Amino acid sequence: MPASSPAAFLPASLGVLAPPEPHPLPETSSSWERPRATLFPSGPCTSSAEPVAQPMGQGPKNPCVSGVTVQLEMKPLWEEFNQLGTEMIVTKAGRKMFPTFQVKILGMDSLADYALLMDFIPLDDKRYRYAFHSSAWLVAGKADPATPGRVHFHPDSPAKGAQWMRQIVSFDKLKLTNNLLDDNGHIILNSMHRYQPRFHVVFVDPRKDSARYAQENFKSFVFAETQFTAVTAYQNHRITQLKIASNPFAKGFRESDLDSWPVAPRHLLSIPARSRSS
Amino acid sequence: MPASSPAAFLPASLGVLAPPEPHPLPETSSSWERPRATLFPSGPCTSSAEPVAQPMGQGPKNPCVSGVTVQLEMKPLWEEFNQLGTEMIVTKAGRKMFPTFQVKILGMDSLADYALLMDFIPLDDKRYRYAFHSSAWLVAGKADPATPGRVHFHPDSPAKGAQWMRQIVSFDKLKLTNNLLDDNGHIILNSMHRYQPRFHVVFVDPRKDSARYAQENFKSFVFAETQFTAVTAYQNHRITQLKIASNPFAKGFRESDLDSWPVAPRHLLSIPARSRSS
DNA sequence: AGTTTGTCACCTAGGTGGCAAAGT
DNA sequence: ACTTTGCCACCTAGGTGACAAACT
Repeated sequence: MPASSPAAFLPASLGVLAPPEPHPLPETSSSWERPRATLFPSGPCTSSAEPVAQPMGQGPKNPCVSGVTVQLEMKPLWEEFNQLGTEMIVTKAGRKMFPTFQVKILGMDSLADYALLMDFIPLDDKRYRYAFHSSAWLVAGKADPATPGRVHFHPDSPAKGAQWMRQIVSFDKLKLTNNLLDDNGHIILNSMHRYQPRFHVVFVDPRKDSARYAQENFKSFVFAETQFTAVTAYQNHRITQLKIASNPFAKGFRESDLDSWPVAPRHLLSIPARSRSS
Repeated sequence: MPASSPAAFLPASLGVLAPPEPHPLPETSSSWERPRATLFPSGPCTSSAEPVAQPMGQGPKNPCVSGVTVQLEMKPLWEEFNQLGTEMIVTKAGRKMFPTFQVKILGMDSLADYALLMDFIPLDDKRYRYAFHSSAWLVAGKADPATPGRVHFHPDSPAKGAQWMRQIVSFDKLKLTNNLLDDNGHIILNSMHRYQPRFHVVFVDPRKDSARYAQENFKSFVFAETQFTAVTAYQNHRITQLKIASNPFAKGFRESDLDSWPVAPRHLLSIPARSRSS
């Protein structure tokens, strides 16, 4: 199943997932849009306890989800970023997150079906800008109109609990975009705004009237250390350096430790022109 | 779900898939081994009719599978290879097939669950060798002991009929190996032997005693134009040339049409030595 | 002035057949 | 004599931040 495709196997189980919105969502109608119902309890995002994440305060749960616990992978790396103020690039085509959101899951019913998904909620209703001279984020006004509230289903959804618990679950297909008209099912965010990723475990209820139990059949998890500011270009140079140091795909930008070679900027060392075909 | 992992969702539904074996399988016990039961009708592989594949002669079927039909994609390419005598490389690490086995599926129940899988049966009990002077395959004796009869589940299995029918189903994760001790769930074949790929559609029966209906819940398809000889190195030079001409990953071996440049063998034109790190 | 976009060099990751060497 | 193996150059495919130009 492709990521973020309409979840035919989840009959309206997710209407309950709509987050507290600082202001109303714009009206759109893509198939990735999140339903508007706001039955979910509002309030600030709970920080996770150690070493296992704490679910958000929620009502009575189906035994298939009530015992589920989740551990964030690469937690030390996330904390290192969070300490500097994590930034995530958003592009028109969609950009992967780094670090990738990955979790280890415990306590599922091995034989039951679950869908796993993520969404992103605004951490506040502010717009920010970065003051380079003071190396600090400043409030730059009220938030821009909220983006369409999409969700990203893990592409392996639905699958048995045994399958999800077998190994680390990685949301490495998830991409972030600032394109409000995005057609690829990517998560749409406002640049220069702060967000909190959320992780949801949904029990796929085999009962005919499963929609009635939607509220009881899912459990949500929030890791405060994964919050970030969406940007179109990195603002904090220390974030850039940590990305380069820790992301294998950015290895090309690493200096060979103390060696000051190459001396000239890389673009002056290589062939400058390239024929523009088609 | 990873390719070829044990199909927990298919309670013994596949014991019926064991093919007619020219001689007994060696006793092994990998989790990818195919059960030995040979309830399946024996006989030569049926050639497919046009334009939709013909299933193998089988007994009464569950309505969920009885109406399923399958079209082979890239049929002209398969036929071009088959005319020359298709060869598929097998390696210790596992090699993808080219062309890739891809099908378009019709007639599933949109709301029912299906698993799709492939296996490979010996076309005869012979071993072959290639006579370069006459450019022909010759019988070189009786077949080597049969390899463990593994199956390859399409990694998206199980999924709804609607999902499978939405677009072309591609078995591009399937790999062939000649390593009898393979640990990666790849399909094990004997080099210099001829094989016939088979494609199976299995309805995932929700009934508790689904094992009793296994025989009725699947439908198998054979495309004669996809048969091939397993090899560790290409024998027929025309097969090599057709692979190079049609596989994008072999583009590096294409000559620029009539241009005779480069004049020297490529390994003489490039830097000969390479530092062997670690 | 601040933010966004498009292009680029430079990586990771992995699929090709060629080829020399090893194996049988 | 025939077959297999391991390594290699050369691709495809796509994920990085840098940077100049464009946008607002």
